[in-house]
Amino acid sequence: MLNQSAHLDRTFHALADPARRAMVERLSHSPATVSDLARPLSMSLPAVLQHLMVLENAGLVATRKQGRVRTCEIAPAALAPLEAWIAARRAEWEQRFDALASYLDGLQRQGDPDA
Amino acid sequence: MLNQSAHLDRTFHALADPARRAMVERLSHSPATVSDLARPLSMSLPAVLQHLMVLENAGLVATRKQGRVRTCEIAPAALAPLEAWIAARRAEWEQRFDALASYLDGLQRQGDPDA
DNA sequence: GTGATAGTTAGGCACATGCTTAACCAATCG
DNA sequence: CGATTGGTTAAGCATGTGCCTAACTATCAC
Repeated sequence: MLNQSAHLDRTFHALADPARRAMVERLSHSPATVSDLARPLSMSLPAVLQHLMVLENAGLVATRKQGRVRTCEIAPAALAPLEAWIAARRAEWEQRFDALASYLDGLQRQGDPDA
Repeated sequence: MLNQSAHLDRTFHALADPARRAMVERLSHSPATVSDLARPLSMSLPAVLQHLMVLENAGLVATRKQGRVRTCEIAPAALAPLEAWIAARRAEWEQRFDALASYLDGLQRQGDPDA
């Protein structure tokens, strides 16, 4: 749990690129090799490798090499902190919204005690 | 819904920075002025302005100026597409997991028809 | 062995990002 | 009015990002 912020940095950043999201989408469907990932991407293999490293570094993708083929698989757990962060924000602003609602409700009761 | 990808780019990128996340966290609690946002951030005001523009551009924050004070407020709806994207990925890999499970289940039934 | 295949490393270029300081504008205060 | 406060703009710099090509390594097929 320590240095959570750096992990959020890496994960949000990893997903802030359409090519990397496409790779994650592809891997959500099934594991794939590096060339599989590269084929639909209209960019050189080294570029794909770099994106892959970003994803791996963020913990979003796990890879292992057997023979001369590297197989990539998604690592779903890495998305949990993102969801947790977003959920925490929603909790905060909903709490604020509730507070406003009950404040307005209180005003209304004051102005109209018989309601 | 068109060019959804560019919006995901901007939103993920906006959140991939601790200062910007801190601003969003602050604003999830209550609206604030630019100086309010800057105070805890140990960086110059122009730097804060730039971060604020990134957040505004991603639709995460809305601001309006009255007199010489700019007030910033969070715009919760901008997070929905992120959650939708993450949920879609989970749906995909869970489906894959279910398929694997039923495949293994089928194998087991084949090997042990009386079970 | 030869050659093809899958991936990797190195170097470099163009542009984006994150920050700074200095100068500036505009609303308010006294 | 002049001074202060809150914010904005401009310019510049250091570093990071995303891509490329060229060269290389390691496996596999024959």
